[in-house]
Amino acid sequence: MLSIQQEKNNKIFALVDANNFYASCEIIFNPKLKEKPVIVLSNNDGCVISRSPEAKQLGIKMGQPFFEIQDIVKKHRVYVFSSNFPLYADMSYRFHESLNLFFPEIEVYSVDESFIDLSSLKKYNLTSYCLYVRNEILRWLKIPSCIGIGRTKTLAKLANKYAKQHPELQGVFNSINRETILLKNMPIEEVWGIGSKLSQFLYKKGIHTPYDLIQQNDYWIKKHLKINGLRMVYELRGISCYNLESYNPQKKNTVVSRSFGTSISNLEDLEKILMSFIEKLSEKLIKQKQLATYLGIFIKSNPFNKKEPYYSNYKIKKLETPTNSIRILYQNAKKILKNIYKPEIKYKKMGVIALNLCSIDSFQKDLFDNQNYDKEQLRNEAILKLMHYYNHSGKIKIQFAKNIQLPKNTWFPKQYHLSKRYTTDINEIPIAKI
DNA sequence: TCTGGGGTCCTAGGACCC
DNA sequence: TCTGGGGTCCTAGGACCC
Repeated sequence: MLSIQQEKNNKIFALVDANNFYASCEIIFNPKLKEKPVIVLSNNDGCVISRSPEAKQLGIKMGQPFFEIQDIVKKHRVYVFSSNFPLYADMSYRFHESLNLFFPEIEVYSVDESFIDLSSLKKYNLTSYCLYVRNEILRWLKIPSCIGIGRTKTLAKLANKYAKQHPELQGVFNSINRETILLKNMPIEEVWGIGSKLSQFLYKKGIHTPYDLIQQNDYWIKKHLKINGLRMVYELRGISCYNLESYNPQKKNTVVSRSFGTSISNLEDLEKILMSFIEKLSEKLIKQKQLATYLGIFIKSNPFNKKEPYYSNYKIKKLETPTNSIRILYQNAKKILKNIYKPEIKYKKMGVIALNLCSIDSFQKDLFDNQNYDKEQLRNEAILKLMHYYNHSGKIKIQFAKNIQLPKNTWFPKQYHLSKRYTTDINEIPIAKI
């Protein structure tokens, strides 16, 4: 039997998605960039993660390595920015807060996307209301967006992409009563849940559009696309399997990882970097009020370097007791790293992962030796405060073992094109000239 | 020369126990 | 000594998302 929970009610969902969000954020604070090619780079200035429409027209691809487009950048005077996440996070907050004013219930799905349950607004003209909202957001925040409307979240998402591809719609596509147009005209890889591997597979089977896909029988779909694939197909057929999730779910895992500016082979150097990763990880867990039950480490060499053999390894370890203590996490992390480290490899990336997180509150209730736990907790917070104070004072560095210095700063990610923190740092607020 | 980071969910194989 | 089945936990890894 296929066990899928289906929603029988006639629901209506919308997906609001900002256009080229990061690039749009940069343009807001630099009006002279309007209608110019603008791109935002990933950490390490590695590849392109956001492009203004003008940059797209120059043929710059999403995810393209920056070094490959140097010529285009120079020739067409493309404005280049390193990613400025504090700025984007703040604009993201404003974006979602604005949506909250127009709709009864929203689910913040990502930094620049929200799902909306429109079921209670059925009696209104949803298309014109969404057009109005879209234009108000543009007027207030200067952030362009598109809205897709559909009977399920998957259809709303697809309708949103359709709106993006058809400028004549002015940013809103309502797929209700027009589902066939949507399903027959969008390529299969645009469906939420179909990535590169699945779309390759489906093309080979002669399935090119969502319309082709929903003709297949359920057993074939479950066999090849697994249970989530079947849910996706139900959603494309207009049977809702996913509801709005308006609560804020607890995280299950938390990662800190970075690529190195230059590769590193030496174990001691890796351990020093590991220490700084664990510091960040512990801070994140404390902020989330969570404890890790497992700790994982991964290291990899440069996968693009054809001259050297590629090496990548990942190991996880169960912790004796759930913790967010920087001291205990580091002790375990060092052991795991030794286990997967090979001296002859030039490492390019490392990461630490806290897995199977549980909340501090529920854990403490069950714990017998609460006192010991509290001591470790207090100790940890004191250590972190000290490290934070000194490490950000710029004078000296406090770390765990003796005589540690980070390896010559060589590994620090590159950020040559950073914009200012216009909205989150008082010293960098834009000044209006009168 | 230079190719991101942080998440989720699902599956499968091996170890281990009864 | 050989031959099992079934359940659970652990671990690794793949695919997807933004």
